[in-house]
Amino acid sequence: MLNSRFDPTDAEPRLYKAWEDAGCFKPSMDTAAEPYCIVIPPPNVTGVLHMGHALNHTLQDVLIRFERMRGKNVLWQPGTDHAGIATQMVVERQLAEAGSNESRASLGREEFTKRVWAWKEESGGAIVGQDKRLGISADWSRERFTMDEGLSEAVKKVFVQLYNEKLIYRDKRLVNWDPHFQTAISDLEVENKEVDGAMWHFKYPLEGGETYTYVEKDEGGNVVFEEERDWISIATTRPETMLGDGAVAVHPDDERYAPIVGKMVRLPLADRLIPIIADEYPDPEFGSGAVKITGAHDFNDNQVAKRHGLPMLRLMDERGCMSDVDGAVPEKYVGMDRFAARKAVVDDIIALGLMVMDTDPETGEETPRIEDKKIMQPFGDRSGVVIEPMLTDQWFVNAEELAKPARAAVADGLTDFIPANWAKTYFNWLDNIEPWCISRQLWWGHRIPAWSGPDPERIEEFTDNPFTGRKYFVASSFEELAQLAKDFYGQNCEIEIADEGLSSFTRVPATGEWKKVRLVQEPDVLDTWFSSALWPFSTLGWPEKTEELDMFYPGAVLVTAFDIIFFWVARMMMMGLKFTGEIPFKHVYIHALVLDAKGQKMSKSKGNAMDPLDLIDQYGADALRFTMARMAGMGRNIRLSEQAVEGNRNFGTKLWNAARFCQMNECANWDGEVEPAELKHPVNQWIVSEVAAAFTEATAALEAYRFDDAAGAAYKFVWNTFCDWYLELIKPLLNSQDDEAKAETRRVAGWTLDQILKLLHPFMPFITEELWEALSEHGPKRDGFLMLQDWPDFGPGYTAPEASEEMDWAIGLITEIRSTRSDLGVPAGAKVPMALVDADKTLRVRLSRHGEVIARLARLETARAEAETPEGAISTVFGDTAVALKIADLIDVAEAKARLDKEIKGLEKDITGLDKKLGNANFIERAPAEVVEENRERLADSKLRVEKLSAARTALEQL
RNA sequence: GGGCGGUUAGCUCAGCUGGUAGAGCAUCUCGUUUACACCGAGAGGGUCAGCGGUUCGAACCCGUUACCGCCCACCA
Repeated sequence: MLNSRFDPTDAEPRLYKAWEDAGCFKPSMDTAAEPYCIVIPPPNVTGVLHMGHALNHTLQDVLIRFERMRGKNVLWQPGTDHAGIATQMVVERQLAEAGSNESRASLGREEFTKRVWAWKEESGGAIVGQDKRLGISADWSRERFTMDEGLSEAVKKVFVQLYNEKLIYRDKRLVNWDPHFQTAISDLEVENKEVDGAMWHFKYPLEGGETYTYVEKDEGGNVVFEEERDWISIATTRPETMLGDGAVAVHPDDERYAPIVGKMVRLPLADRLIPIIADEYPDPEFGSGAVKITGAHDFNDNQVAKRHGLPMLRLMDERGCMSDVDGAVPEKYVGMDRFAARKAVVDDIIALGLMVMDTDPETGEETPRIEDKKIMQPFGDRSGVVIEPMLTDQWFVNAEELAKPARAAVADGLTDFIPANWAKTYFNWLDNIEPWCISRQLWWGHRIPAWSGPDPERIEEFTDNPFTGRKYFVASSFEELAQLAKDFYGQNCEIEIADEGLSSFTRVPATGEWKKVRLVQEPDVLDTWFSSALWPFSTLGWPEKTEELDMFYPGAVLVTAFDIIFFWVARMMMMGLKFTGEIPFKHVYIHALVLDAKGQKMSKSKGNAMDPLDLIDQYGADALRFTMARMAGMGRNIRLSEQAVEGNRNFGTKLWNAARFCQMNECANWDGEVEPAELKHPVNQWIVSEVAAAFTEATAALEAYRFDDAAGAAYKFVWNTFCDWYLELIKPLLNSQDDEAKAETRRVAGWTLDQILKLLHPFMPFITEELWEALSEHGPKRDGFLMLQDWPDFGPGYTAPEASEEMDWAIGLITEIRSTRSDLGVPAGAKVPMALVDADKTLRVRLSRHGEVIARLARLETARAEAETPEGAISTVFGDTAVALKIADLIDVAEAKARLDKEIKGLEKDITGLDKKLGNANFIERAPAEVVEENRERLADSKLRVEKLSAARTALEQL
């Protein structure tokens, strides 16, 4: 016999192990079955399971378990992502905390990378174990890691091909530089935040002491200010960048500066001459209308600098400290941190008297013009430091080219976003796509398969500077690389391949013959998203032509949150189409974000993060999963509260006890089919048709990714229909002396419970599996795990309209009597006589059939049909029948009257409204006939009810 | 600035094709009747953000205003 409650802490690990040991998570590989594949968005190997994962993984598991039960050949491909920066950061932090004087720098690349691998083997992928606690049924035997051997091969192969097609190239461009991690990061990893800042106004003196008349006019063209100036005012929020200015730009229509466009100014501190240029970029209304142009440290300025061919002078090193790499930074600032340099530059400008000064109109006191201002500043989303736009050499993917088919695939409906709105976001990004910077100056990741040697065309540059004049060889293996190099330098040239250091060469000057060349591999690694972009096919064995690739690609659906549409979805589309010629998945289901109960994003720093593992400990995985599914409506975010999880745990307990009731009553599972037509008892016919309806609804909802509707339908069926009504309605049958009735009911109840377990299984795998097994004890031997049973497909034969009508009537009558009793204050324990008055033959038959259960559930002494309202009875109305209850001596008659009056009043209001509606010729004429008819019936009903209620009211008067 | 979404019961939200406004939680009343108090029965609670329009009929469609979110791009 079952205990009174389900114990998840005992059952969950036991069941999970049993499933895994039995290989339940593996695809059937049945070639006759339709393949169904989902690749998991690989969590970071450093990750711990948070609520976002819990939702994401639950929804995928619901789909996976559902489709597996539907007989498809199901693969859920799991794995983790190497997460370049995040992982490197974890290991660096550990080194720092260990206090052993070891650091990334002291260890060197090779040793450091070894340590990261060691960390990965030991503590990485903790999330996998946590996922198992959630009950997810991914095929762990196929678990992959973005840096494992096969995936690394795929990465190299893709890189080489794109390079050879010139879709990957090297370029010197402005990138977002993270001075903390000392690497380039992508636009998407930058978060713009508003912070307190200031705007300084500097005077740049005109060269040669030239002057001009600076005139400001109001809208009417009247002069409001006029001054002779030998300087131009510029405003900046980042004074330190002035050292790299290449020009001052003004708008071509700005009359104030028209006289000096084309003249030169002498850049203070740097002591260089720079021109005043006209460009559309400056906004005359903002600041002074004149903008300093720092091509190497600002994205907008960079555009201007490119248009005008201005020099772009880099001012900082990789740490964000001032540096004279391009010879622009005066010695006194070299080595200063950029923020220290900012202060120094401002101080020096003030000292030079080159601040624009404001004069206090009253005291005449002069102060430098420094405005406090909210400014938008870019921050690295991992490091949290201010990002520096920096001009560096990087590797780029021509994303624009790859985006075209990716865009078309969605536009043409090969891949659908669900909800469809997200396609707009996707298009919008692809339509404005920038070159994708894929190189990262990190050590943890896929090292770029490019080696450089001397370029004969630029051999001077090469020997002068190890960072320029290089010829790149891109290859996916050493053999291939050596061959490429020999093809280039000559077959007799000795090729040496080095991991780091400097490349070098030996060449016979007279003949130009290369004797020996040392090629050095690029130090950079690839953006983590480069390997993630290949995930849908690399995990299936690509570039090998594997059976799995053939079978499971393209995947059925990608399930993810909207925040990685750009990072990941778009890039998988690009790479999938490019390398397989097919879309990577047919649907992209975008689910909500999980927020706290107040609707705020959960975060550790806010302290409002809920830990899914805590919730699982306390309420069980099923409760958490069911909560997630029930709340996963489209479009909206999910506000998760512990209370909600508790409520769903209670639902599990309810189910458990319903099963216990079945067990007590020997309602064995029944391994046969059931159809309503074969059954004798309306209540059994009815529940079978209700089961079919619940499955039909849940199936349709799951097919449409409406998890909330599917879970809601199951919840409602189980709690309201099965527990609240069916189990109560069959109690008399189970206790009856009629063996045939008892047997049928036991079987139908057992069968229904089995169907419930299947229906709930995708959402609540543990409790359902546990019950499935427990119930086997008394019934026929179960054939394997519940999770591998067939999801039933009920055809139209499962409806039982007559039985449904009959049961609806009985349920309605019970409800009506209960409501009346409660309203009138009849003591709950009192058993009262009830009579249906004027009942027609159908109702009398129904009453005789269900009288016992009606009496039981409505606490009646007797339930009869009578010709007239018995003496001393108080009537209510159900349908068009008066229901007489002998309760006059138990209640306050005045209250009973009031109740009737209220109901009559309500009905009369309805009648007035309906009369008016039906009296409207337009309505009769234009509304569909069935709507008109419906309204007529409603009117007739209401009138009849008023009549009956009024009669009851009159009878009351006479008491 | 561009885009997307939201505003419905005290709270969180459903409401699909326009046809009598719903659920869960919370609240109140009653109740231990042999599955379940993590329970059961019953009840109260709404100007569907405002305004205008289309329509026989609008929570739903259109326009507009207000407020609240989020995303993208941003003024040096």
